[in-house]
Amino acid sequence: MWFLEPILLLLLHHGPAHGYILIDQLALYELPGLHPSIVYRNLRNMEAKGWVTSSWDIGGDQGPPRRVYRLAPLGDEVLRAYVDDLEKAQARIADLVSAYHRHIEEGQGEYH
Amino acid sequence: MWFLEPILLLLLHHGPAHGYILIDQLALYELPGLHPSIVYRNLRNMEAKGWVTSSWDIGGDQGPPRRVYRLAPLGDEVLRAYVDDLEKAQARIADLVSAYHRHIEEGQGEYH
DNA sequence: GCACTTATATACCTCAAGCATATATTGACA
DNA sequence: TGTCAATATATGCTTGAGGTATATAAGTGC
Repeated sequence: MWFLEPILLLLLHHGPAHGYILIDQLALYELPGLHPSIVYRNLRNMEAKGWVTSSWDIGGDQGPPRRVYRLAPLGDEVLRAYVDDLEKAQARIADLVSAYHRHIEEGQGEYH
Repeated sequence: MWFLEPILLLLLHHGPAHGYILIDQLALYELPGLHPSIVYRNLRNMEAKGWVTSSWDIGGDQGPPRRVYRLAPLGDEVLRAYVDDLEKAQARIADLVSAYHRHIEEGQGEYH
């Protein structure tokens, strides 16, 4: 999931949230069906790297206590770097896609 | 390297080539410094999956025989599917990037 | 024959994805 | 009050790919 970490950082850039909410919101970025354990593990890893911090939300309505994640200053920088990289990746993808279509139109495919 | 396979397929869509040439051409797509063994292993994997075929080029100028890779029909389909996926990925990246910039301009960051 | 260059392949380690499963807490309900 | 379901998070295990170093093969020139 080369796309998971930047999305999580972006969602947390919006404000603190706990894992379950983040998992729901991932669907908005066309990352559905992602197993919860993957998201939780990524969040813990991001905390270990100092990108986010977490604390227990004890006043829970129902269910067990929830861990609330917040963006750390380092995570803010990482997010910015991610956005830069993604913009470059976008340009590379555009190159590849247009090269492919150009080549198809010129009828030069079929090199089998 | 989520980007390596589609690039290799695209380069082979251009015509047959052996690994060493492909490694050089990868630099054009901003994938420099990639260790040759990674490219060779990917090519063998792609052959195992039936995306490309290979044969020995024995009339070599100097050095050992070179393996020439050709795009297989299946690889042609895979490339098309890759291009579709990359176009979708492009849209997702655009969403994320614009959401980030919008959020920054609204001055709503700094949720530490 | 020895070193050098070219070209490809293998060995080994680490790490993350993917999947299943475990754990903890609360509410509902008989 | 004991049990079941729902909520929320965490862990174990297997597989596969990336990264680095190193090995192998073949020709050239001295």
